Amino acid sequence: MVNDLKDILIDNGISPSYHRLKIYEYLAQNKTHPTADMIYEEVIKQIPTLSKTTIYNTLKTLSEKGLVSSITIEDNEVRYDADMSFHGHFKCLDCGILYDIELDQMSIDKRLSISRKIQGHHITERQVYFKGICKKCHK
Amino acid sequence: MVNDLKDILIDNGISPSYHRLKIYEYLAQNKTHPTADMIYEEVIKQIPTLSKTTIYNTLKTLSEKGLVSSITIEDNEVRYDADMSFHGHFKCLDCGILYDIELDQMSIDKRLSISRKIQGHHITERQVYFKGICKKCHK
DNA sequence: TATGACATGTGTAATGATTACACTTTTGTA
DNA sequence: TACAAAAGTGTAATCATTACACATGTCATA
Repeated sequence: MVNDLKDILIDNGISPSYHRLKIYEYLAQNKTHPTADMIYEEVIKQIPTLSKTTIYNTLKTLSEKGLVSSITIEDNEVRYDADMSFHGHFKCLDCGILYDIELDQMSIDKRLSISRKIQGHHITERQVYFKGICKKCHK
Repeated sequence: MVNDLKDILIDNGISPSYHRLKIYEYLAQNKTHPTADMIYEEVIKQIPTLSKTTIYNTLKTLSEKGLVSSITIEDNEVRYDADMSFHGHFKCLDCGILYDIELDQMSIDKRLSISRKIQGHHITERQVYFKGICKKCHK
């Protein structure tokens, strides 16, 4: 598993330092869409000298190379996701959990996920998100 | 025009103070998706004593009452839009302009815009956005 | 018209995620 | 072993937003 991730880093032109590998590994194994701070709090358990700047630097690198997407829904936090398949998100305004939303179920046209252009503009990134109260909190 | 907007405020349970009316008027007449700061810089020309806190308070009120939507695409800025019809946005990473995107053209299923529930969660807000380089900047 | 209570607006200070930057450590190669 | 480049660290700065205490405006009633 870890070796797979290491190869993915190498294949994408990122030298697989221990820090980068652990951060990427955490994101690949936790589908919780953590913030930079959440990642820091967890990964520091394995790397006690870890700096928060390293978290930001690494996330920026992973993001630029297309291995991780940054999800901006609220202006006061960015969430990170190692699942690069096209899907949407639902954020519960009560508990804060970010759920994945399969957009196929919404019959979203394939064009939304694959088109490189829209109204003449060149697309590099796309997001679909919802906010509200989740199933659990609604009771 | 101004009277129409005044009525809209009243109909939505917002007492139409001069400040609120001017801020709402600015948003209704400018389709530029301004930030709080941009609104402040413009409206202060008409109300020299205007405070930025009033901008934030008013935007919060308008947003809560459903007269304005706040668009979060980048984590360091929130844009505001008085056009409450369902549409997407495209942000140019070069010039920063936010374009409206008609989602009908993308054959987005009507369900995306009207459904109240998704995977059991109760939806109160939805956004579709794209990032990239716009037509003008791409040359 | 005066009074008083509540709504609205102001200005400054605090917050907090992110970034800038200078310095330190690690890595890989000769 | 030495050295240059890459990677990581820690502190300080940034900046949009929010908190909060005080000031002003509004409006109903006496």
